Amino acid sequence: MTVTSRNACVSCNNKNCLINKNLNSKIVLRFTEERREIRCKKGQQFIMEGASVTGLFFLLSGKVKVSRTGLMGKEQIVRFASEGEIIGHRGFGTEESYPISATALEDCKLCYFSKESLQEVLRLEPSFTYALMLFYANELNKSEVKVKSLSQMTVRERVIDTLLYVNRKFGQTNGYISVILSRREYADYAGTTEEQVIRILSSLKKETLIFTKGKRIGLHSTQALQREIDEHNFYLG
DNA sequence: CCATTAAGAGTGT
DNA sequence: ACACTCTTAATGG
Repeated sequence: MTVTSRNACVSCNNKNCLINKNLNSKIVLRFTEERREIRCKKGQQFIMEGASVTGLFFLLSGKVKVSRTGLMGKEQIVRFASEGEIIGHRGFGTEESYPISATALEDCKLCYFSKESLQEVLRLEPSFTYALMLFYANELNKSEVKVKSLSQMTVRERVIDTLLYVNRKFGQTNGYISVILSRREYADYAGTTEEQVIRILSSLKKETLIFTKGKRIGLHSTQALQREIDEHNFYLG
């Protein structure tokens, strides 16, 4: 990991970034001078579960998986992150160690802010604090929806749900989902096993709902896939 | 560039 | 879940 120090927030065009949206504030602007840029290679883990919290990351470019060690050491992928997203935010508040690990799925650039400087700006700038609070509320909602999907959906539905989620998050290039994940990683997100994912993907392929090429997966009809999950939601109310 | 090897996909039991 | 084959990606000369 190489670390450089430079304030590039003013010239940064990442509109998804919470800091970028609040640069009109003088306090936030001064805070951005505390930024450290970190480069991270594919496969590298930059947050380790259980490590003490030193700060928080904003993803400038690249893709990241956020995971947690579940029961019996099985990896559970909590979410994926793309450009502009906050990583490591759950370590704030009363926690003193990160509850999750974060690993680069491809080469990444990360913006890092220390816990101290972040806490200062949160105390001084209510509009920024409010924006972060909205973000937290939204994250909580998403995690509740995920609990529901894990507990009430069938394995097949969870795999479809995972495909749609990853597709929504990263989009497509040449018809294929724009991120390369192993079947194992799909399984770790869907809360199932690699074999189950492989089998369900081959059924979906036979039903011409998806197509694959190596690790790449393309969706023929997101509507048709979505429909299968919607029916489920209908019966649940 | 090609050959060897390692990693991951896919299938049957 | 395990064992196996086949395919693709990574490595090194």
